Amino acid sequence: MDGAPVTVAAPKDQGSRTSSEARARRNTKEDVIRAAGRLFAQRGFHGTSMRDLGGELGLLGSSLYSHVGGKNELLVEVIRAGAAVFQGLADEVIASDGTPTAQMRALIGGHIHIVLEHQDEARTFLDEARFLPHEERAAIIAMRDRYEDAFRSVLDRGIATGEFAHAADSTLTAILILSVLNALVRWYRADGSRGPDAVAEHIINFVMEAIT
Amino acid sequence: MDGAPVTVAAPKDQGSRTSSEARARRNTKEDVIRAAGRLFAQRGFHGTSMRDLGGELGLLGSSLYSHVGGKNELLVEVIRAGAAVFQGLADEVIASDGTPTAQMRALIGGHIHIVLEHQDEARTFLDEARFLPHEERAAIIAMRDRYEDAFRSVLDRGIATGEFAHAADSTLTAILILSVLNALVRWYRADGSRGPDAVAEHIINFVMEAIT
DNA sequence: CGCTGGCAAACGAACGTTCGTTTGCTAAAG
DNA sequence: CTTTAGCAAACGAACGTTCGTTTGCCAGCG
Repeated sequence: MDGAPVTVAAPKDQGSRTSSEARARRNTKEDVIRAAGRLFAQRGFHGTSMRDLGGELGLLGSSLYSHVGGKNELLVEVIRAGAAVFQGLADEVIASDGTPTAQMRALIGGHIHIVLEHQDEARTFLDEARFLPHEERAAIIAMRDRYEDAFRSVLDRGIATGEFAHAADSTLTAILILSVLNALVRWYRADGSRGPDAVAEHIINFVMEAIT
Repeated sequence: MDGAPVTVAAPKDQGSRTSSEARARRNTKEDVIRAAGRLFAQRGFHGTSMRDLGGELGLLGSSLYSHVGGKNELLVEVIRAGAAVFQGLADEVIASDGTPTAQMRALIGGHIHIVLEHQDEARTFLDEARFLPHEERAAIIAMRDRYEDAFRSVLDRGIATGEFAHAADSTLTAILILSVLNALVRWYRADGSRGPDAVAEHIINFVMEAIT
């Protein structure tokens, strides 16, 4: 967890090519990590070679080692970035003081927004975390459990206030809710017939109907 | 798809070692495919080598070629077996003449049962199908769409009869339901605190509550 | 203004290993 | 005797990674 600077940040306006001239930009470490996220999400960690990744950036595979320590480090960085975004959402919502219903809507809507906005990191986080080196994997699993706890605690409070009725086992219910949300990364395509907002609304209705 | 004998069937009492003598059984093609399903589900297709797979059966990697044409063929066979089981369920339920509510319960319960009973094939089917050779992948995607259609048509009939209320976009709702069901393969562990029946009941309640 | 030194990015060749697969052979089973 | 299952060695290709070198950019200085 070492309070890393969250990596997300702003676009940083890197380069600012003043005039026309759209020449062959030099790549930054961020570029490499972003491309890695894209390929890991698409072909899987073991299905992506360093040469593949180099090709994606117009480089040789070996050139990547100017930016990054190795393939495993790339996986760690991509997944850490993804996990940080989700963690930020949970912290923010839990710190807020809405009703359980409002907080649950915020969690679900925020989660959907993240998944659609950071598809590659999210998918890598969800599908490839099992290939992390032992130590990092443990850290990521701990973060996931903590994130799940945010959903569970909101559910428990909503059951206490009577807002959520049929949620007997809140731990299991939290898992079911996250199942719906995380699957987005597998089927949602930006070019499909449904816009992000329509999808989000439908999902929120589905889940809220299930727990109230 | 080519009326394959569904592969599921009964244990078949293969071997029936008449007396004591529990010697080092020779392996059949079925054994190889089953072990491949286990490893593909655990470590992913690209994360599993033929030598890994041989080791799982007490063989050298090269010895597998006595049973099977190659690694890709193994993936195809495992996924085909998984797809066939799901297809069988859909056909059976659609052919039955229950109310939409009863059919939906049958679909959900059956799906859960399959996922828990054939975890390895199901997980390989869900996670590794994207690594199939082009032709086979198209066939599998077609089967998945057809399976999804079974859920959608039951939903539509239930909306028509008024049994299902809040399901406006049945295609999207079908995806959400399958999201919940398929995620099982990612989090359910047989040694966990919850038994299969308890989990199934909770999930059925969750989903039926969402759509009625 | 024109040098020049430093530095980061990328190259290209090579390393040792692992990959999927092929081949020829042997031993057991029917 | 024929078939089958498996071994053992080997294949070429691809893997992740290392290394010495080249390139392009810019700051500092005369």
